[in-house]
Amino acid sequence: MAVIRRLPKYHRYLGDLLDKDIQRISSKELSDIIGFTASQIRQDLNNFGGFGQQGYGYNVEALFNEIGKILGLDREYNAILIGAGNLGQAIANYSGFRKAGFEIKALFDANPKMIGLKIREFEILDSDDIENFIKNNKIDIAIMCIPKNGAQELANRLVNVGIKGIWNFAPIDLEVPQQVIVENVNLTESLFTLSYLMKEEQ
Amino acid sequence: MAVIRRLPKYHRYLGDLLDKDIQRISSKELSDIIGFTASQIRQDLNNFGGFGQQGYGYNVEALFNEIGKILGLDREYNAILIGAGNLGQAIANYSGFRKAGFEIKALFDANPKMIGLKIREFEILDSDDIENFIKNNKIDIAIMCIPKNGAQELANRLVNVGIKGIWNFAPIDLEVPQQVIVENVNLTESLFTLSYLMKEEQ
DNA sequence: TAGATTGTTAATCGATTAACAATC
DNA sequence: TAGATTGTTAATCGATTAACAATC
Repeated sequence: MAVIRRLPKYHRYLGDLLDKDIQRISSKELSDIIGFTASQIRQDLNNFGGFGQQGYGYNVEALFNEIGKILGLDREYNAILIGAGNLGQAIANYSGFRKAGFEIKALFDANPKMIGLKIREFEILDSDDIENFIKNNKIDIAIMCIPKNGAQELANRLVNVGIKGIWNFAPIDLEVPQQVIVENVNLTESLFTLSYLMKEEQ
Repeated sequence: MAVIRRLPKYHRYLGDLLDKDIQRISSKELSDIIGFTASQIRQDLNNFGGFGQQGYGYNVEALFNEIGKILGLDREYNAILIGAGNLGQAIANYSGFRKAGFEIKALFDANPKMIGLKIREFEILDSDDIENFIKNNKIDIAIMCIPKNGAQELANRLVNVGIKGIWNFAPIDLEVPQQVIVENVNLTESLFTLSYLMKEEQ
């Protein structure tokens, strides 16, 4: 799991190198820019395959693509976003996710004042229609940008119609069957960690 | 560091227990709701002090307060937020941070179209004025909600006027002197991890 | 007092780093 | 071929779990 959390970072740095037209890189060079030890980089990559070549290093483009595949970025994902507040809109508006293959197909909100409003190309739909939409549109991922209250109930509904993954921004640990993947983004926990580390500095 | 990342979660669960007027809890009971082993909970807490009592367990309120202190939540922090787009506005509008002692004192943006607009109680200020504002308002934390481009330059400016902590939402690893604390929130890395784990399930 | 539960030590497990033979 | 650098094994380090004496 520690390795997995590093994979997106490898992917990002390799993408940067690709943008700079750099074609090969050694674990030592990558270590200098990414900050992990060269040994760890070689170990990490070798968990998934022998992508390098002795005496040469790694081909940047090939490695970028391999890591993309490992991360599951070689396919497209259909997503819906529930909770069209500021945070939800920020995520819906961010073009980077679509470029990476994650397409938000609809926005939902429970607030009658929000329903019908247009955000980018999307009209905000009624949360009551989530189940039907998921069934009819092959939705893989639900992005939950709602408050803590009601989050577990919503998760239950999503699970019931066969959602495979939940990207959860609500500050609660959702209980779902083990085959459903939940990835949490907890901003409060992140901020509190910052606060702890700032204290340590004194 | 592994322990530190768990502290905010202890804090959150203890807050929930407090809301339910639960006064005492054993490591075993906490284990059942939080999902860490009872042994790990006792180890974690003992890193910071003997907060429990044999035969009784832990006093929920006392432990909540102790962990709050450890996290540095027993004081107030002044923050500014740079980049008043959707994400920036979402963070500025979230009342939970203020309740925890993190007060956003001003919003900044580099886009002339944004400058002068009102978000909640705040008028969006010109990014050029960041340095003066930090100096005159005892700002501890800068929240960076800007794109990758320009993020390092902004960080340099913040460091130059003595910022102590940066909560960074830009998808880049900032280089700062070691006494400056950076906490990153990288949404793309989180999403890619979800995608990886969904693939694993197949 | 007896029962419960911590604090803490020891054992285990997993992750990181070091080292180097293999090989391009 | 010689030099460079990987893949991989072994050593180290740190984190988690188990066990139990201390004690409320």
